[in-house]
Amino acid sequence: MPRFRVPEATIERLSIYLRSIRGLNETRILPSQELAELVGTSDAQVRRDLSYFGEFGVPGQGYRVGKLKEEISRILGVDSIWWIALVGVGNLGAALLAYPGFKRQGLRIKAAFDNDLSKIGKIWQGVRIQDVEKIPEVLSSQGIKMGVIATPVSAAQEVTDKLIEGGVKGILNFAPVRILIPEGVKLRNVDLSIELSALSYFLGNTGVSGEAKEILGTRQQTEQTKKDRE
Amino acid sequence: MPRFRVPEATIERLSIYLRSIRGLNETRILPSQELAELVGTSDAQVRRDLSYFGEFGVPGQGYRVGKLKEEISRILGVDSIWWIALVGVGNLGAALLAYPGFKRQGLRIKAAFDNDLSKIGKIWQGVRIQDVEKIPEVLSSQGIKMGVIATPVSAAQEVTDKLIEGGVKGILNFAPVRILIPEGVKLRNVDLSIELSALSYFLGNTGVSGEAKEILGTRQQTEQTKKDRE
DNA sequence: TAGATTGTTAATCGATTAACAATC
DNA sequence: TAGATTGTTAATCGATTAACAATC
Repeated sequence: MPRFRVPEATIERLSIYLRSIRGLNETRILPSQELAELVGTSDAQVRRDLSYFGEFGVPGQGYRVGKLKEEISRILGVDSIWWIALVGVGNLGAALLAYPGFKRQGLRIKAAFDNDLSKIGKIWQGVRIQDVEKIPEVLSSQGIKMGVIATPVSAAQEVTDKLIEGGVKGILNFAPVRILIPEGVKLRNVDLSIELSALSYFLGNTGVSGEAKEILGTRQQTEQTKKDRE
Repeated sequence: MPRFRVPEATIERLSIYLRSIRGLNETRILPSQELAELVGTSDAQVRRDLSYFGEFGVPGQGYRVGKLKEEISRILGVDSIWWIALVGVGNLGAALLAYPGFKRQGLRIKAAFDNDLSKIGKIWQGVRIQDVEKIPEVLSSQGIKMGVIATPVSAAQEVTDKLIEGGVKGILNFAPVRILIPEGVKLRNVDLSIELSALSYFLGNTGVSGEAKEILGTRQQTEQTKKDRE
């Protein structure tokens, strides 16, 4: 359990640390400096992030990879299996059903829902698509606590309410709309056009066509320069 | 052009402001307070965000919706059309090709690439899929400056290098791996399993199965309580 | 003018970075 | 022990919030 309030950015980095050391030998001892290089941050940041949760390192040596994997997995809760409900099996939803990255983190889409009669009853990726109306009962009976929303904007709030009725405590929302949730439920949003708009901003107004196109200056920032690779 | 250094979070919020006022009457005058409520932030935050780029409001009144749309679109660069190259037309790539949210922001996938011979030459969503080997030449000749990577991890860096060779200045990466880019190129990453891992953390270790499952405490935070809706 | 809300300055809050004593 | 790196404290940096003079 954390000693102090943990920044959300720390949680995201923990996930990246885990991803980065997955392939390494369990017995290897990795200094914060090396882990930092792998993920593109500083050694101080790595130590600070880990120290929220305990003392995992060996002073003078570094962090044992096996121990690190174990501890981070435990902290994030990905050492156990998470059952997930997916709502909306359109193009994006179907892609999420097939997404191979989830399994590795103990994430399993166990129930899928849609309101399209031509889809209901079909089985995709081993998961049977059910009527959205059944969300509350299916989730309650299966104890599913996490939901993913991949519906159109128009259905997102309604579907959210059903997920919460079914006992969901965490929601990942892909619909580009603000959804409201009661206290005690955690929401994360992924909005693809916000991502691309942000890129658009950093590129300056150099898009094609359109009218007056002032260059907004060169604010491009770089994650890491190619030089660092050498 | 911005007066000071603009936080990345401000850019993301601008995009949300724009999304929120899209349906409103152009002549309506919206106080920062009301816009803040729409998007779930504070009035001070709204004014601060906008003030980086000029004085768009009318003291004593608020912000004219039409003016706001115009200015934010211009700031973000979504008043012109952005041509985008998509690399990797698997499940996720195909979903992105079909994604309806892009068009609204002036984002057009104009070229798609894959290395799968059975896909090359086919047309999906009106876009012909071409060989990844052709990325540099196609992008140069068409002047495409933005790329989306939806390939497996194993291909992500190679494909990045080709995009950059073709003159791309902004990349949205869905592959769950760190990719390296030269200075002057802007990268954003969307990692779906990081999103779900973060949810997992906030839910505490209440996933099913697995061994020792300590509850990490109740750190759940809420975007907005349901009460606010009333 | 009186009332309201902007744009901005100053204060606060929170996260990152630097530095170093403690530790293997 | 000498050398190296952790864990943490203090300093810095940056973003958010509060407050209010300027403005319509």
